[in-house]
Amino acid sequence: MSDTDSHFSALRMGQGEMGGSSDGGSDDNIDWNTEDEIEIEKYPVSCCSREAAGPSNTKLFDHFVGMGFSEKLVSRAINENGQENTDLILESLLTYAAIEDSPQEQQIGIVLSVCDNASSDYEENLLDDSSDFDSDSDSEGIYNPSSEEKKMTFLTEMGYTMNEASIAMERCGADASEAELADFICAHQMSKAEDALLPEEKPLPWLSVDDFRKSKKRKFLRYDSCKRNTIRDKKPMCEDDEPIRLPNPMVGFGLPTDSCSQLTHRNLPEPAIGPPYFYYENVALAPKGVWDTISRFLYDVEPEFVDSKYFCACARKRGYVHNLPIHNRCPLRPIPPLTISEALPMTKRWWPNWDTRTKLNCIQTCVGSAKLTERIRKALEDYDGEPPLYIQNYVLNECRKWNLVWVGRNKLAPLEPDEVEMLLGFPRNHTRGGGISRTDRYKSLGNSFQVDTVAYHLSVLKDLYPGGISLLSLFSGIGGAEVALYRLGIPLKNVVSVEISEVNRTIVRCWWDQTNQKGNLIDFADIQQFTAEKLEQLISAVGGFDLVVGGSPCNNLAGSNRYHRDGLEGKESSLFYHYFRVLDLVKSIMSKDQ
DNA sequence: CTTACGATGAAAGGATTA
DNA sequence: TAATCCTTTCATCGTAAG
Repeated sequence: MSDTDSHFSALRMGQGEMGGSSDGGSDDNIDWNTEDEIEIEKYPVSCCSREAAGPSNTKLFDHFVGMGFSEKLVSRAINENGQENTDLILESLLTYAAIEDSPQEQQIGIVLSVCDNASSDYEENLLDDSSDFDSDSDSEGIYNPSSEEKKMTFLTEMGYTMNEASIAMERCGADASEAELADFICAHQMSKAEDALLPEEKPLPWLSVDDFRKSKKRKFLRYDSCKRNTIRDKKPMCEDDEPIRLPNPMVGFGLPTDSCSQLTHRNLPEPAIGPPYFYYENVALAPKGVWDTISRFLYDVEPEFVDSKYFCACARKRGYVHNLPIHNRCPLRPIPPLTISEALPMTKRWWPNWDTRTKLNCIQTCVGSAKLTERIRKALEDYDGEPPLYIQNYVLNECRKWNLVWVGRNKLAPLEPDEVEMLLGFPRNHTRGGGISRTDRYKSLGNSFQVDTVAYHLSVLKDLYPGGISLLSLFSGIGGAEVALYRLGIPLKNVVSVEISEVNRTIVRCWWDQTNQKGNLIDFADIQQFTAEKLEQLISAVGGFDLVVGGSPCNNLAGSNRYHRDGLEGKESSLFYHYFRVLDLVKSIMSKDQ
């Protein structure tokens, strides 16, 4: 591939050239351009000026700086949006950010274009600090007009119409902040268009190049009139952009079992096409708008939603965004038991016929207590045969809530850790020993991949990389991706693993050692400290990554979270942006390197 | 310090019914 | 179509006991 900058973003490296110790790719020749000729689109940077004022909220400030945005932009975004709405701040950063060329600080600028100007030269816009990039004298700039114009521009750039913007400014007064104005419009739209959200049909899981371009324009350049019947999430999503809906049944691009309904081909948006391949995972049932944002960041790739109940005996509804081929997938062998009674034969004997479950619900991080099962036992032992309906309902509700299984007469129990390991496709005792407590095992397992499901998606790599792959594994956890690849028989040449939990790192390290891996495992703790320099060093040492996998924290997305289901901007779940940051760095470095 | 336990609902989607 | 019901959900926090 020619020297291509990442479409979605561009970044400047501190070091000019990277060590050229390798060819930057794998020894296998992967043809990344099988579909179409890749056209390199060059998006110009919108004009920006620098804000002098410093942030007043250092925590918020650090948060965004930690994501990789430059301090200058963060402080400006906070100044303009206030500190309340982190969504707006982030969108501002992403929409208006500019390249900062600061070698010492290794700052990363993320560029999102607001213009579709195919003829303009990207390089022209990569201006140095000394240029009018920082200048306030740029009369065409959108940041130095009067505050009213500024707000108007801001709102229209956010995807609102001029009409909406002016109404909002009228209603909210001259000194309303952009955030307030945006909220006003949002609320207004919500109230007037509550009903019309239901798209006739789920959008196709692929987009043609033209569709993609149009959607880009729609998303970032909307000055045209507002369409009726739209609703916006908190995100400044384009109004006619249909929100992503979950498929029913949740079978992704098709299951191994029914080959007739499988999709074997899709067109990826150009910027999504690798290298590297990437694979991102998170909970399917996230708050509204979250998957739209995730998809938008990950190069507009349509997520694939799959429930692992089609791959094993327990449910696990997850969304996956990846740029892998989807033809010639094959399931991991042996096929695991698909029902509770097959997976846990001992339970069959005690399973009452009024408990009609054949699949377990999602395995979570907490398990039912001994006290609970004792209460249930006492409630049941008063009855000889079938308990009355209300008892049945009580018991069944608890069973479903806590994933209890029958282990004796009137005796229910939560799954044992080794049973969870088996259900999720890990080797027995994968998480056992080495000073790891039972609670930690449940926690780590509950946060993990379902190996068979992931392996099915990754199976296409086997033919592509017969010599093995180099893997960048972010949020590795207990190594679900590594285990999946290993069980697929794909040699692991180099694995760079980033995982915050020491317990999990220990688990992966032990597994690595005891499976006699031939490759190298290098691990890091904190993705926030995983800098561009480190990555560059690794890439030049390892020769590029073939695959970047990661499932970022779901804490603030998961339905079980009563306290901080804050969406993508939540404390832990916002680490998603680091997945994007690192992936985009890899993309950029590798494209430069070629 | 660790571990176990109970209390803490909402949001979203699907299914059913009116 | 709209209202209603039903089900599911990679969790967190404070407390008590060891």
